[in-house]
Formats: sequence, structure tokens, C-alpha cells
Amino acid sequence: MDDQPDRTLLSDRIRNALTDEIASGQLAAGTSLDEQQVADRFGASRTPVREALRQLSVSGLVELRPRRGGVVTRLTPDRIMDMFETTAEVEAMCVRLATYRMTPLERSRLNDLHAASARLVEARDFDGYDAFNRMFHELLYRATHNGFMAEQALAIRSRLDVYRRTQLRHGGRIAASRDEHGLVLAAVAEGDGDLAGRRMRAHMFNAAGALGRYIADAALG
Amino acid sequence: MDDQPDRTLLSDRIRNALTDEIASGQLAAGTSLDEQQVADRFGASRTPVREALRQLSVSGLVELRPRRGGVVTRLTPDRIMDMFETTAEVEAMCVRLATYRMTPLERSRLNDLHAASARLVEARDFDGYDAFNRMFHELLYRATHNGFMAEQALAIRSRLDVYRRTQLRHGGRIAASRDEHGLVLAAVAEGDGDLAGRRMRAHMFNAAGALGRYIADAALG
DNA sequence: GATGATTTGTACGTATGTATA
DNA sequence: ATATACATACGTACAAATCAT
Repeated sequence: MDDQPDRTLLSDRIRNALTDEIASGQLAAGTSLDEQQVADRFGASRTPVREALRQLSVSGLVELRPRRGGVVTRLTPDRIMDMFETTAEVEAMCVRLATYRMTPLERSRLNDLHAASARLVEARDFDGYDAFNRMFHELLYRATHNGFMAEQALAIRSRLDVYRRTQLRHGGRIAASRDEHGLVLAAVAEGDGDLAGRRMRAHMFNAAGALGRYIADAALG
Repeated sequence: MDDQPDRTLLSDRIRNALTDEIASGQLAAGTSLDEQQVADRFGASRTPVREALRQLSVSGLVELRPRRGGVVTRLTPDRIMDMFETTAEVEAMCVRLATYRMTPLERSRLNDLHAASARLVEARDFDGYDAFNRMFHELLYRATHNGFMAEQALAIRSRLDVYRRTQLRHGGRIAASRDEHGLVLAAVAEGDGDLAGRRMRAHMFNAAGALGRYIADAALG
């Protein structure tokens, strides 16, 4: 039972699916998105596809040139670095505010999460750590107690997922990443938001460094 | 002559028009947007209107509930304060980076602009000062030399235009605003990005304070 | 709570603009 | 360079859901 025909809008389903495929890299940058092809793939008409593409163009995942169709946005290395820097600064901003505003419960939840992540590092569980990492940062966004800021931070961060994905697998980043989280939390514990912010920024730039050539390669590919 | 039929997309024209009307307050928060009505108003069919509305919903200006049409987003006072705080923090972040990165030319352009604004304050030219103010802040965004960050900052700031519009007209804000700009620029001149950032944040919060009850009233109305 | 009116969601047709041989 | 093929932009039609009574 419970076989009710999907209640959500077709255009929304298509948009979500495309978002995932772009963020995960299944749909590579530069791929052209023919409306009819996409429509066929989802068993829909072109109308909801067009609406989905229009929305994706606003979030910047798709580039739409009038009368010439859309392509998955191809980012230049410069642009990626700009986005990465913005993410780093925004994260720093969030953690600084979060330091002053998080509840004891939120603080303890963060510490618990961090403690639990040790096991993932030992086990070299990359996917597990990736999931933890996402939770860690999203918890910090929410701890700002500023819903709008949290949304913005998350939206910006999501757009870099495709580049962040493989990052932790390289070098000893996973262990270093966890250590840096620890430093951030220590500053948070001391109530020093500025320090927490600086450490978060450093953490983000370390991650960017680890990406290194990968970013340039992916962008040019 | 020059009667060539508009080259731009109808959906884009509609979107831009609606954006302006929402940002300027002509279309008040809570106004419901009937697709057919909007289409009639622009002499178009529902198709481009729908595409425009979908895009506006992504930028957050319109709330679209499946099968129930769209309304101009009605912001709660809390949400407006969140947005305002985010803007303030983002501006602080931008000016800090800009301090370290702006070229001598950009610095001189900013100082010139600031100097010229004195006349506007004396003349109590509110509209003129409003335009100057916009330029001043946008110049700072660009001086970060981070295109992505500048875009984000501008997008967030624009969404508050409708609330900022009347703000400068009240109290002695226009003179105070210019003085605060001066303090920011002084810190920039000294190359102290952190100080410039703190002063910018203070500047933004002073503006928010001036908004005061107005925000709550506008949001509730 | 049921029924009719209204409005949205999706499909489809056609004209126009863009790419290509 | 011109013509042909093709994809997009917009309008229209109809089904389905929401709402008003």
C-alpha cells in the first residue's frame, strides 16, 4: 500500500536529481543539457525540465544562454579558488558567532561528534569521515542561531562538494583534518570566537592546499 | 526606427521587472502572484511567468508552494534581523579582505567618492546619498578581488534594499553614516583590515538600529 | 462535506533563432 | 554564403488539484 503517485512537482524532482548529479560529478562540468534529452531521461515533457534548468541557473549550477541551451557550469580555477576562499571566510564568520551563541547542549553535541570521529580516522573510513565532516560543519552553521546565515553558508559550501569529495582521500588529510577540528573546538571551549575563526580559516585553507593540483585539473578537464 | 523586437527573453524581462517591484516595495510582502494575472500584466502567456517565478523562488524573493501558487516572501522580523546581521558580517569580511588587496587606484577612487559625498550630506540629498552609499559598498565588494564573494555580498545586500530605502531619511543618519564611512576608510588607509572590518560591522549595526521599529512594522504589515 | 469554479502542473505545437553542411 | 536541420521560446490545451460556496 501507500502507492500514492508522487505528490512532489516533476520540475522539483528533476531539479533535485540534476543538482545531485552535478554536485556529485556524475554530470561533469561542461556537459550540455539538451532539454528533450533530459526530458526523455525523466520520462517527462520539456516544460518541467525548462523550469528546473531555470532554477539551476539561478543557483549557478547551470549556465543558460538564451536560445542556445544550457551547460553544466564550467568553473575556472580562479573562480573555484574564489569560491573556496569565500567558503573559508564564511565558515570562520560562522564559527566565531557560534562560539558566542551556542548552547551548552550544542557544544556538547559537537564535542561528542568530534570524539566519535577518532574511530573513523583510525579505521581510515573515508566515507564515514566525509559524512561526519559534513555534520560537524552544518552543526556549526546552525549554532550561529542565525537561520539565514546558516542557509547561505550551506548553499555556498554545497557547490564545492564535487571538489571536496576526493580531497580527504589524499595524503594524511583525514587525520590532520580531525586535529584541526580539535583546535577549533578548543578555542570554542575557551569562548574565544576570533581564535576559533582564525583556526577554522586555517583549517579550510589546509584543505584547499590538499586539493592542490586536483582543483586545477578538474576545472580544466 | 530601431523597432527590432526585444532580443532578451520574456521570462528574463518579467523576472527583472518583478525583482525591481519587490525590492522597491511596489509589490508588498505577502502579495499573492496569480500566474494569469501577472501574465496579463506583461501581455504574455503563463509559461514565461512560471519560469520567472521559479527563478525568483530560488533567490528567495518569492515563496512557491506546490499547486498553491506564489506570494512575495513575507519576512518575519527575526528573519530580517538574521539577514541584516549576515549582511553586516559579510560586509565586514569584505572590507577586511579589501583592505589587504585593493589597488592604490581603488583606494583613491574610494576616497574620492567619500570626499564627494560631503556635498550630498550638506544638501540633505537623500536620493543622491543613497546612490553614493550603494556605490561605496559595491566598490568595496569588488576591491576584495574575489568575484564570487562580491556577487554573494551584493545578492544578500540587495534583498534588504526594501528595508534600507527609507532608513537614511530618518534621524541624523545620513551625516552619521558618512562619518562612519570615514572611520572605515581611515582603518583601510592604515592597512588595518581587522579594524576596518569591526568599524564596518558597527556601521551596519548603527544603520540597523536606525531602522529600529521600522523593520518590525514593515515585516508585520 | 460535497460540488463547482479557479488555478496550477504538464504536455504539446509552432515560430523563430542558432548551428551546420 | 545559403540552405537545411535542429533546439529553444512562447503560446495553447487539458488534466488535476485547490479553493470557495
